[in-house]
Amino acid sequence: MNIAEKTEAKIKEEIVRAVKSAGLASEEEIPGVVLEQPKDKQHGDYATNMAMQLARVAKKNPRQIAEDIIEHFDKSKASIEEMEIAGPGFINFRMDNTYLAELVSSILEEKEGYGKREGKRGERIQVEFVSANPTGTLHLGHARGAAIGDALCNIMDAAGYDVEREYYINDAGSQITKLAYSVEARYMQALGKEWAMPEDGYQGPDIVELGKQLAEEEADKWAEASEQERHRHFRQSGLRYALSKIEKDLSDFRVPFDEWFSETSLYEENSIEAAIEVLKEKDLVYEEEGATWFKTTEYGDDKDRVLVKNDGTYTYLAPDIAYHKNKLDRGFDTLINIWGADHHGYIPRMTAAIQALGYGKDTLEVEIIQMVNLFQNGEKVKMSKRTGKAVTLRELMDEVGVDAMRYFFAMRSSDSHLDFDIDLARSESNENPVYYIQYAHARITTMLQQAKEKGLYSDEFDGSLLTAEKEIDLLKRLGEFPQIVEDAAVNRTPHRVTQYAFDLASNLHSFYNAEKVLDAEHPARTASRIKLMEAVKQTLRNALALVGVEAPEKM
RNA sequence: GUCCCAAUAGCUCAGCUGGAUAGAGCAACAGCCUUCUAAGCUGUAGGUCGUAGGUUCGAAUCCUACUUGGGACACCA
Repeated sequence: MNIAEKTEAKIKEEIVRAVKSAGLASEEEIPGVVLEQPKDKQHGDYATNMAMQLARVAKKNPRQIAEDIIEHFDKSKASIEEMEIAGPGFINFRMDNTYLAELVSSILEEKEGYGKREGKRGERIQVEFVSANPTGTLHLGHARGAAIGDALCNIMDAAGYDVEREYYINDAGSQITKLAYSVEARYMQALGKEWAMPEDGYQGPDIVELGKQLAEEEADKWAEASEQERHRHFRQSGLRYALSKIEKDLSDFRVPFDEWFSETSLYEENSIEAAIEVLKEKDLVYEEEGATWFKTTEYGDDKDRVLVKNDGTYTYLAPDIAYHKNKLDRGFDTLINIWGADHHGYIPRMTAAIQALGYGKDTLEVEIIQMVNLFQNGEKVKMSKRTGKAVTLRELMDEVGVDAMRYFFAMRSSDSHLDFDIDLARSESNENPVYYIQYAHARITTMLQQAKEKGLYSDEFDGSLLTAEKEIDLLKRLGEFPQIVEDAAVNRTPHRVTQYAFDLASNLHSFYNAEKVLDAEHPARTASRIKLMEAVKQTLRNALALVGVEAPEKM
């Protein structure tokens, strides 16, 4: 348990004890203790609504109950300096602040570990995200999914979950066949042959490039090969090419995966038939009009869905069910899928599949990522200037940098649309939250360097010297971090961490302007403040790392 | 027509699973550099939380209906 948690646990424990010894309620009647940090400093460091919650049970008015609780509360057991009743029956706690001093040394001991939960939860979570078709390049929608997915994984990992990141490669469908024919055509054209592109083939310049490359490397050896062999070859080269581009984009975007799962492997292992067989055994499959249907309506879907079309081929749903069965067979407790907003209509049928396979409907969680709108010069940019198509991850990365992109894409709740202002993301000013936060980190670095140069640096630390208002604010903010990580993980809300980094930076700048750290006349206080600065620096780094943003030493 | 998401300050958004006088940033206005990075700080102003009901000690938060915006409703992936 970290310090903030310990402190809160002590207070909660003492509240329960006080309620019991005041005879207000029996053990079972006491509701879960709600302890919150009031927004308004006037209301102290913590507050509880216990008295209001007990109003019905104890049949007394809340203020009277609050008085009883305070009377039986042992302040010394929970580092409380003062308690008071406020409003309709809140009990406000003011801490004696000595507990905050411990925080600095504990952060400096834990280093990268500060904010991370000590033990594991023993819960295995798989997060599948991005999973773009390997037929083209990643665009902005994928980029936001990647940024949020990676941040969520980092955060959940820090909060003690066992997290695995997976990319599902759709390498079996008809779009890959289309890709193969497109590569083939470009290859033939590069050899100077007349060869028409397939209808609605992939027209992008990268395929033209690939065709040329293949023609150079392999000369005309495939022009002579059998159609089947040739097709298989171009399918593979096309796939390998598209995938390697995607991998490169993602790794430059600092988004690693543990597993790249191939759809084709499901066919090779007959997993799709096996999955359908499971549904059949449960009598959830029927034939109609030459097609095979899955009774998703049994689980609340609007209509049943087709698994096998009347031409004998699978719909996308069939391999998807097999894929999710495969995931479940691997023993994950929870599957999290991160999907673009345009896929939200598939949630009911996938949830139906999960239940049909014998798992609870909460086993699958789908996080929907809303769309991104780009803005430049105050106007909405829809199309890429270069390609005339949707703006790619690569283009924006080149334009604004990874840090800005990672931060901006994760800074808003994923279920609200994101307006991405290119000018703001590039601007080196206080309006740009990324620069604002990174600047705080760089500022501290400079102070620490100067402290050493001026011989003011020492390992002495005396928390009782940190009493300025801005120092206390800063300390309290530092203490919140583990709880923020926990909340962000449990609620799947990575934007809380970006928000936190911003708030911490804000406290730092505010402190910086109000108090002087390096002061030769007060060496003891200077030394203690330096330690505080190191703790802030560490916490900023840790928070930024969770969302994939670098913390520069100098700017 | 059905379903999902959103609606909070002029703009972009938070609001921690129901709490006190709803918060930030930008924009506006007024200030702060002979001092550790002004890429910063301080202050002022700005609100019928889309509308109407309901649930209860208490609602931006939960429920219902409606309005507006976006998206989804294939034997396409």
